[in-house]
Amino acid sequence: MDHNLLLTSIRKYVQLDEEEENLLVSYLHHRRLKRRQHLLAEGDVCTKITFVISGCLRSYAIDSNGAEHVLQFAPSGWWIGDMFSMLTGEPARLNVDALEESEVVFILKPDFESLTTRLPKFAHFRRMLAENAVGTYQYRQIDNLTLSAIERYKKFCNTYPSLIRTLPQKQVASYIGVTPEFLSRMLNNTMIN
Amino acid sequence: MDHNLLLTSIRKYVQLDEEEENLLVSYLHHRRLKRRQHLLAEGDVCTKITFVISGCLRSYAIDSNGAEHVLQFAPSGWWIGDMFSMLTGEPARLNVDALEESEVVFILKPDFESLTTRLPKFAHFRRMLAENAVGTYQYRQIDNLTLSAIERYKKFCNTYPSLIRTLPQKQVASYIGVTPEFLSRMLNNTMIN
DNA sequence: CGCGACGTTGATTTGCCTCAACGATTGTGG
DNA sequence: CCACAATCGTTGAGGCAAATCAACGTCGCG
Repeated sequence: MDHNLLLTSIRKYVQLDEEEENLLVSYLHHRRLKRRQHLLAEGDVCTKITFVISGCLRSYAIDSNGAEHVLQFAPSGWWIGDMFSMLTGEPARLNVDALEESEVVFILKPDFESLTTRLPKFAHFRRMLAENAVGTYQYRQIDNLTLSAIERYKKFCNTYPSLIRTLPQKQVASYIGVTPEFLSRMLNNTMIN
Repeated sequence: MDHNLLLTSIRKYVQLDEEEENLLVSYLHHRRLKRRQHLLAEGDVCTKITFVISGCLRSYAIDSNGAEHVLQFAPSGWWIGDMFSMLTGEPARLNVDALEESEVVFILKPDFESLTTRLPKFAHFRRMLAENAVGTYQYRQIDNLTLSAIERYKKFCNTYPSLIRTLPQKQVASYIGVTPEFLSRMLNNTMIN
């Protein structure tokens, strides 16, 4: 099976022995997604946490005009889900879907919880993941408050160079919080420097 | 001493026995802050995590024009710090200071780590705190992408009703990402509804 | 009292959006 | 294999939300 990416990803934080890794793997569900296929829809309760093996997913929300706004991209090796919904059991505000043909594994919430209580090392891993995410979201929030659209775009390019080559401009525009038209203009006019 | 607020706050998540609580308390540092006094300055490494007993702190960043942008308010009962800097040891991008006369306790990073390894229940608490924060930041990011300035203000009022009465308008404006002038206009003109 | 922080209001500017049209590319079904 | 639809990036014209700059009144405080 293709759980190697997940296991090596976890090994960067904690060393599970073989038995523990087997327990973890026994909880995994495998799934293929086609382009535009949804893994979570706004209004549903988020009952799983997903790890991307290949392809690329995104989480996004829809505003009152029907426009999509991307919160996060999850290329291979990343986790994705609606954390608030999963913690509280309330309906999700986020949608999660695939931007291209993708392969994911996911763990259902009850299994995730029992893994956490049975394997202290997994609990540790989970904490590291969450605290890292807090740091990242704090800084992203700051970027959005302090940087102009062009600067946000440049920062995105520096932070996720591989995504720039794969993603449609439209999606990047949505992530940095501008319209596709405006990003296009920025790249053609203003970027002469 | 005044560690009761901290202890009751932790008890909402995990039940520490007396010995464990004593260990925790033995790591606490107590400090009073005057208005405008800093607990962390951009460029320094964040070496502690702070819990607010009374008063109100904030974290903020400064943009290239010298303008301040508030990331978070921390009234009594809240935690505050620069998570990314604390995790990585890199210089902080955030400043933390007191908006009014305040009283805080903090735990130094090494003590925080040893508490976490020695008390599994504390590790659990720490994880809950982080995962909650992730959920909150995800939704705040979505709010900033999908809501207009007026809507963000109303949401702030609903979410933090007590802060509205205490904070200068200026600080709220900075938090929701508009200038003080524009917030003032919104409240006087547009708010006729 | 005088100074600094705050809120307000006016005039002007600007960064970004909206709407609309068009060409290029991709994918898809007949 | 071609025709058509869908998606995407681009460009233009016009509009609006929010910023900027500046001036002024008020309040609390050293």
